[in-house]
Amino acid sequence: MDNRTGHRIVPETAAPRGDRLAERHAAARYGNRPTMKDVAARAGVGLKTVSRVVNGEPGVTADTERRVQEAIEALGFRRNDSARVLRKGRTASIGLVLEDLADPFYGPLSRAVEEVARAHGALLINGSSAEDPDREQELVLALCARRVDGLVVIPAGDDHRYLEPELRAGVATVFVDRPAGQIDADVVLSDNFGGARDGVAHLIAHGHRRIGFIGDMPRIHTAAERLRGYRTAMADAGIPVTDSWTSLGVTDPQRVRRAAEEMLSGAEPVTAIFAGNNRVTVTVVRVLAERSRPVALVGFDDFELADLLQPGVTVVAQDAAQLGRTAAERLFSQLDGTLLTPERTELPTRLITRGSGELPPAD
Amino acid sequence: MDNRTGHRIVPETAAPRGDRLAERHAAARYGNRPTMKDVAARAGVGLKTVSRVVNGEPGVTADTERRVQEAIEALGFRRNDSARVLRKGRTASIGLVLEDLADPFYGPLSRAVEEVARAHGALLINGSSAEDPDREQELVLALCARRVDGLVVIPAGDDHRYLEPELRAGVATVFVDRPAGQIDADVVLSDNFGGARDGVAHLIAHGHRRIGFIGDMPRIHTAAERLRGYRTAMADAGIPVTDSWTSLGVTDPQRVRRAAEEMLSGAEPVTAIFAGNNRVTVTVVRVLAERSRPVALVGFDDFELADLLQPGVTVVAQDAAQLGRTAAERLFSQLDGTLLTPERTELPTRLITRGSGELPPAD
DNA sequence: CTCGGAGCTGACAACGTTGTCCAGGCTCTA
DNA sequence: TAGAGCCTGGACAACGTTGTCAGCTCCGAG
Repeated sequence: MDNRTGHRIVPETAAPRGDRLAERHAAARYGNRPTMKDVAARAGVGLKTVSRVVNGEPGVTADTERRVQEAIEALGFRRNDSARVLRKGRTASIGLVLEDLADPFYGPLSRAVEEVARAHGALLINGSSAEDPDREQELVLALCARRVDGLVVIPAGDDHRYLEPELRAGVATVFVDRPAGQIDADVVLSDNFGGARDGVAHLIAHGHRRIGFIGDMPRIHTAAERLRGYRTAMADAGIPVTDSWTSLGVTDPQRVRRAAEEMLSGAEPVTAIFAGNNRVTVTVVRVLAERSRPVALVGFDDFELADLLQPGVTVVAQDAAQLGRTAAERLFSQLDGTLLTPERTELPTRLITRGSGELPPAD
Repeated sequence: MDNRTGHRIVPETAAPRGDRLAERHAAARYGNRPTMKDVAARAGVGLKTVSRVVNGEPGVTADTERRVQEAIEALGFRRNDSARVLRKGRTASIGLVLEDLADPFYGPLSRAVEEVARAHGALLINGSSAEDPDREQELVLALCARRVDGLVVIPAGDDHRYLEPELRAGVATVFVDRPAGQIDADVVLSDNFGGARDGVAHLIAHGHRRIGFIGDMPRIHTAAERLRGYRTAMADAGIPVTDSWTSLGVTDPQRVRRAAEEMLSGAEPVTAIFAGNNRVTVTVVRVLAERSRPVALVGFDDFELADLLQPGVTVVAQDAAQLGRTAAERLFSQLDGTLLTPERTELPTRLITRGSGELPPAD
């Protein structure tokens, strides 16, 4: 008996019973937020009138409005958006799932998405997948459970069929940086292939023939595309590629370092390195800084201070902010109903020469 | 008559009526998500049984559970968390308001907060204030309207009395990096004063007496504290400070550049500069790189590649991730009820010597 | 003086979920 | 075999808001 009604009478009686305590606490802390009903009572008006004032709807006398405002002020009322969402269907929030906020590449991207969201009156809910497909799915579904109006996803996995019910239900979705797997969805990418190809061609144009490539796992779309760009540039120049010149799936600094050192020594040492992403580039810069023989370097992704190093680091730059902005704008186009069929948008990259990519081969 | 049921039958009839159209649109897109009722109907069970299965509550036969799971699968049902929140009171989400996600200092901080939130099963909703107090307030209140369980705020403004109703209602709140204004709240800071004092003392120990300071507006707490550290170190060493050696409120690269150039020329040029934050430091590095006469430099905040520059940049480092982690943990302590009185936590800074701060004065 | 209309206001249902409580069927024991 | 007790399932209210609709008052025109 006591057990059955325990939950209800808890706020009054002070009988902490095991894990009910936390709950009791919550009730005590959250239960007492004023609602529109409270405001209405205090202002001596109807519930709906409060709603009208809060939402700036017309049809309220100046005097009534003032009374309501005063009650709101006095009680510290804030509209409960959960209830509002439940009623209206729209949440005015969008979800962003990215790989790692601590990566400097994603800061500006995230910021750009937020700016666009803000311009459309939406809040941003975000999370990091840490490059783990399961975690990505967990996050995305959690966001869907919140009924976000739309999703911007930098995918970690390569199978997104779990999103089918959401797409059918009309959740706007845009993938960024990497394409969606197994489903037809909007996607905004950089021209990874073209950028890498041009970067490698740049090295070839400066006389290099033995060029190394250090990149991420080819299961990551961007990494695969950049590798393809490297191979294409080499093939276009008629240069056969030796296996020992390419190192894939290498991410942590230790292994990048070893990979770089290996291709710089041996029988046929490379005279130039193409680095597949900013983290690799930075590590390679460190390795090269320790060596006396100059080695040319072009990196994919720009990074701060690249120009201040000696020599400045030549990079294939992609515009992270523009990626984010484009994706977010497509998202809101979907929500407006403007955009109906999924499209693939590819943004150009830009080669920025700063010195390291223009070093001649030191044979 | 038609009017009454109009909202309901909208998906079928195609009778757009003025601004109903948008609503109709929304209804068409969002209205048709399956609910527990739908699942129950399909599985041939009661509504509450579905709820039980979805929430893993006991008291459901294996067979019934299977039938429900199949229905969920078939319909692509996802629980609507808005309704859940409305019912339960807790949202399992926390808000993070920071200054600018594109600033590399905030990436790791944000990431750390997210990790802690995740460990507690909470989602993170975030937004940038862009250093604008009004925008900060707007964001914070929007988050409160979503009924976030707690708030981590990097304040832009210096008056947070608008949060009083929320605090009273039990919204857990922690301020990071800068203290709250006009209210008594938890706050996690770096030892800005001590760090700056030690950094300047380091320069003095290496023989400098004419030391410049370039920092942000003193209305920003961190900037004021760092300035105080600079002044204290100078005073402790018995060095009178000339006005022209300190430049405040300077943020954009152009003006930092001019400020640096001014203190480096003139009758009493400085032989060393203390830079008040990472953005200033980077700009000063650029200015110094153009000069032949070596000038010592210590910067507040570490940044990537500081060690690779020539010379390496000596910095007073604060641990952004640790700030975020500490703040988030305090937040959840508040939510657990473990933590009851607001406290001020100050994290130590660390001087990292890399060369630029050990240059002797070139008189 | 009455009637119609316009402008305000409030009662009520509904949004999708969860907590409470009750009913019915089962097992187990005396 | 009857009764007690347990297990499973469902009906119902409530969370706080908004859309709908009806009622009220007040004004001016007829």
